Amino acid sequence: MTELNFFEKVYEVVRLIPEGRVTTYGAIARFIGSPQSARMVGWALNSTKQLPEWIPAHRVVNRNGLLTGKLHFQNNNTMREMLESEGIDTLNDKILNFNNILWDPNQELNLD
DNA sequence: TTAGTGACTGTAG
DNA sequence: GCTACAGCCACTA
Repeated sequence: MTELNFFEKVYEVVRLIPEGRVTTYGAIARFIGSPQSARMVGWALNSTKQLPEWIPAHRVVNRNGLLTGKLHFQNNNTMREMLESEGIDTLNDKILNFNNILWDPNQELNLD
């Protein structure tokens, strides 16, 4: 896992996100080692649409818990519906109890 | 090869 | 509290 690209690392982390939990672009970027490349994380997720493998991109939101990526899904409510189907409550495209269900790879996957 | 762009974030005023 | 700006890396034209 040292040969992985930035994109591939993003996919690896996103795939590890447990159901009913969410994480942020910044958390993923920080976990990879480029905290200021959070934009690339989002852009990498944009490419997941053309990947053969399923990536739970809907579990990745911005640091405010806002579903900023929903516009890139099939429908504007696809992301919200998938989150709600996993037990995640949203309001106006914003995740409720965001701090409670936040899954931070830096803590959950602490690789010392 | 260069320039533009993007699902973001942190800092400063 | 909100707004504005810079930084970061990979891909496309």
